[in-house]
Amino acid sequence: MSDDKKLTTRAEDFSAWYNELVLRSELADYSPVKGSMVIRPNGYGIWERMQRALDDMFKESGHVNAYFPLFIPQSFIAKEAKHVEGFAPELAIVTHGGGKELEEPLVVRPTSETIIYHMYAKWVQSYRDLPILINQWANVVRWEMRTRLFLRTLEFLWQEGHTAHATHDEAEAEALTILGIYRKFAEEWMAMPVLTGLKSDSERFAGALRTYCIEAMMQDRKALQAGTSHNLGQNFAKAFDLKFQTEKGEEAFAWNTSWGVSTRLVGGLVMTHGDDNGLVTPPKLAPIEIVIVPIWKTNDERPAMVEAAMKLKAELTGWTGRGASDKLRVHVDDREGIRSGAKYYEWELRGIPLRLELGPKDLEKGSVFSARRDTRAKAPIPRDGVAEAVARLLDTIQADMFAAAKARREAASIRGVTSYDQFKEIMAGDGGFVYAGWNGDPAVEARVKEETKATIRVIPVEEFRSATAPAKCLVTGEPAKYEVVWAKAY
RNA sequence: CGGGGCGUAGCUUAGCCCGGUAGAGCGCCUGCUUCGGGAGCAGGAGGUCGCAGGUUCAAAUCCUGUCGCCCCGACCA
Repeated sequence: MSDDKKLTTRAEDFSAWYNELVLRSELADYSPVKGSMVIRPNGYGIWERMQRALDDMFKESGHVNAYFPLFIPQSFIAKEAKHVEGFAPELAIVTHGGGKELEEPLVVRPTSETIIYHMYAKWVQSYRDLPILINQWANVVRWEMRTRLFLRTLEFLWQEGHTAHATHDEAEAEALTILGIYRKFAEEWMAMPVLTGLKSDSERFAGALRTYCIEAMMQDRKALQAGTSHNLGQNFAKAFDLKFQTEKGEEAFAWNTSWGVSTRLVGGLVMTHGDDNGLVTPPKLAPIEIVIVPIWKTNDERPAMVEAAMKLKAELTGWTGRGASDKLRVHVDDREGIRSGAKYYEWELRGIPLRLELGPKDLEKGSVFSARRDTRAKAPIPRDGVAEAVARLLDTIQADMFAAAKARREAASIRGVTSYDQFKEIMAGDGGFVYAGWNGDPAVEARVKEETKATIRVIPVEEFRSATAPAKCLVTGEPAKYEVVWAKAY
């Protein structure tokens, strides 16, 4: 029972806590290439469930999947002025292939707008060819200077949707539809509350007209951009000659959107829900929802207890109360030679939402003993009707995790800040989401960033705005154009 | 790219100042006893001390160079 078995606590050093948790719960490991990482089965399992949930929502809303190549001609990136400006510094470029220098270097995609709209231009002639609603699951490479497991790595996995529409309004509606999907996913699957709204000009995607985002708060009161949805206007259509003939026979450029979320979400999940004992996974995203630990005192007892555990597992996985395609995900830990206490710690580190203990006493009493990961509350559950009770408990855990995360965010949200001095004090101290007025001037934003490291995370949609709108700009005292949310960000 | 730290067994590290047979804890393997919150005992496997030079009778230790990684900052999903 030495201290090296315990994680560094969040209060001691949040950053060290995060790194230790990711490594020790085997979500990921450092790879031999600086800044890139291996996503291990525990982490990939969560990503797979994220993918499935999102993919279902994309398909339900009329999108289809496709795959575009990893390599993009270097000249493509340069075709949209803002885009090249934004991405040039972080490109990985292939100059040689097959032992020869290439005539034109190939960029390893940092994002796929350019190659995709190049292809769309070939595919679209008429308004009848629109809209195109394509998503792809892919890896991208951005040569970041400072990396962090899941949050920022040289290569990461994501989905990127790219759509083309006949009108601005259609594209705008699409961008907002996706924003809604991202929000729903964050809240209902990740149990992670998010603010939705618009990015300021300086935080906007390189080449976009408008960038919408979902913005989450981590337990250290810093913000995490969890997903973005861009209305690209006609910027890329013009750069790639993506034109079509309208109903009236006129030639027009298409309107595009692009949107993405990445494996960064796994990091967001860790920092939203994790505690000093390790990961806490929301049940809906947990590859294993329930771990059964059979308990025995002597070797004589072992076969009977393992058998009872297997029977319990069969009953749980055979239950169809959640629908035939959504069985309870159950694992039995019947390893010998490891004490049950050690198993508890291990499964808690890994964030399994619910543990069921089954020992001779429980058999006798006709119950199983449950331990929630989120609250660590323990209670017996009657063996009769156990599947339904457990499923209900998992729903409760999912809902409670969301409520707890939301309560944390609200506790760290400060509204009605009108003095810049007070703002600086907050940012120098605990930080948090500060709601305040802004005159809309990028220079003000730049100054605040310089002086406090805080940036405008989001210009929130009405739902998240304060009851009374701030009248004045936090910094200049001029009339406020928007209420914005300031925070330090990952 | 600036600042800081670190490279010794799978992991965490002691030893380095002051050169002289490389040690511990965890983990791993075997056996016995254990088993309702991180087990105990006994035995065992595992190391070109990041790499390359140099100094020396002798280098993990001193010197020079080099590579890598982590953390903090500037830049970013």
